[in-house]
Amino acid sequence: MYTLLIQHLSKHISLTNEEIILLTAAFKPRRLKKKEFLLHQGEVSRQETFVTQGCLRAFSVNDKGEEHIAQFAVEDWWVGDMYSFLTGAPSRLYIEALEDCQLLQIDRPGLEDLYLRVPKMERFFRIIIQNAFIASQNRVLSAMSQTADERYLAFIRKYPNIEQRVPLYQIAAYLGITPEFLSRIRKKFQGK
Amino acid sequence: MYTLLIQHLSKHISLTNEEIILLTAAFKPRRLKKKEFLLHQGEVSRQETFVTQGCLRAFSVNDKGEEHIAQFAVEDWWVGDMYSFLTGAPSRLYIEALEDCQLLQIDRPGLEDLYLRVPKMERFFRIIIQNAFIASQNRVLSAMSQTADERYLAFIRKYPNIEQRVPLYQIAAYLGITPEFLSRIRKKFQGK
DNA sequence: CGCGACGTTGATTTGCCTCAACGATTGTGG
DNA sequence: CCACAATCGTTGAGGCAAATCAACGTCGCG
Repeated sequence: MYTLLIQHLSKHISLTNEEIILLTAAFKPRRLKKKEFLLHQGEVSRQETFVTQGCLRAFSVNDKGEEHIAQFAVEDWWVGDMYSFLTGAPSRLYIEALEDCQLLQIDRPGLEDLYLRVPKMERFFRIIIQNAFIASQNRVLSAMSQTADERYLAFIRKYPNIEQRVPLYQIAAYLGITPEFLSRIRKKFQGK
Repeated sequence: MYTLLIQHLSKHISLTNEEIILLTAAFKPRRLKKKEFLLHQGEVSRQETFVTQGCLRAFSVNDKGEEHIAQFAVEDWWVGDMYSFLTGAPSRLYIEALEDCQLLQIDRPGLEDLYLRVPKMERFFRIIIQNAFIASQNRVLSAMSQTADERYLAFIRKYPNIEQRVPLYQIAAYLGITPEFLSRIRKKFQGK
């Protein structure tokens, strides 16, 4: 249960056994069933969440009622509205389980306490925030300068196997195109 | 020269006179002439920059040779490749002056030193990073879910008066459309 | 079995691009 | 200070990428 998290952290920082014990105490396990919500738009996000099993989507609904998917999260990814978590502002995202999920969560006091006991975690979360920022910048560029075909191919490279787990119309909502059009693109590329 | 920076900081954190003195010592003034570059793609960004006068653009060039503008920066804004600055990775951006500029800059050692002497600056820069992240997320949504008309109207609300300072084709590169098409949009909305 | 959720396909429309030509400004060197 | 060249913005015609609307097929599931 915690081993995936420890492996994940170890990619960026090195941990002693003692620190691993502190870490496992700081993160609380949680289960979520398919179609349950981790967060609703307008709520304040009180936890950051690491996914150890399952798949979720973070999406917003604009004033025209259209859903746009900010992020898919599968095993070994983080999910949450970081801005809301850090500032206490109401979240602009919904986060919903697309499969039954196993999660590990830490809340704000838990994180502050962890920073005191394992200071290198500050470094880790700064890296996470930076990566989220970069990923977002890259998506701006890709949305502006690539065709739907190119974005689709980049998507299946970034999220391999996710096509088998997530319905097509959700992927379309991530790519910013209609399900019909994604269906045609997929047909064109089937068998690569 | 420094008063704009102090006013800017004071919006987020409160400063004593002593801290203001430390701050003005930490930031170094710099001038840049129109068409000069603050940063080239591939370089490591060694400074974060606050604009006290003038206007710049941060843009990237993709493999098709197209320019895309990540950000305009005018008085009272920050500009730089934060990712490169924080990680030491080569920058993916060019930053170029669109007018003669007056800037205030701080480098990495200067910032670390400032954090020690004025710890509340940590809080300030965390807020700046978060805001940059949020702005980027909003641009993803707007690029995916809005028409060019809507993005144009949102743009002139976000950057009032900038139309008088920046050529149309640069604004088109920011919005992700062709100059010709922006010209038609503008015609449609002239006189609001 | 029958219903709802999901994916596909066709016909049509529209938002935006491309290419090309032409004014209006700006600026620069002689 | 003028002449000429860049630079920039506008306009028109035509084309393509992607949306829309509508119909139908298929599967999983209560």
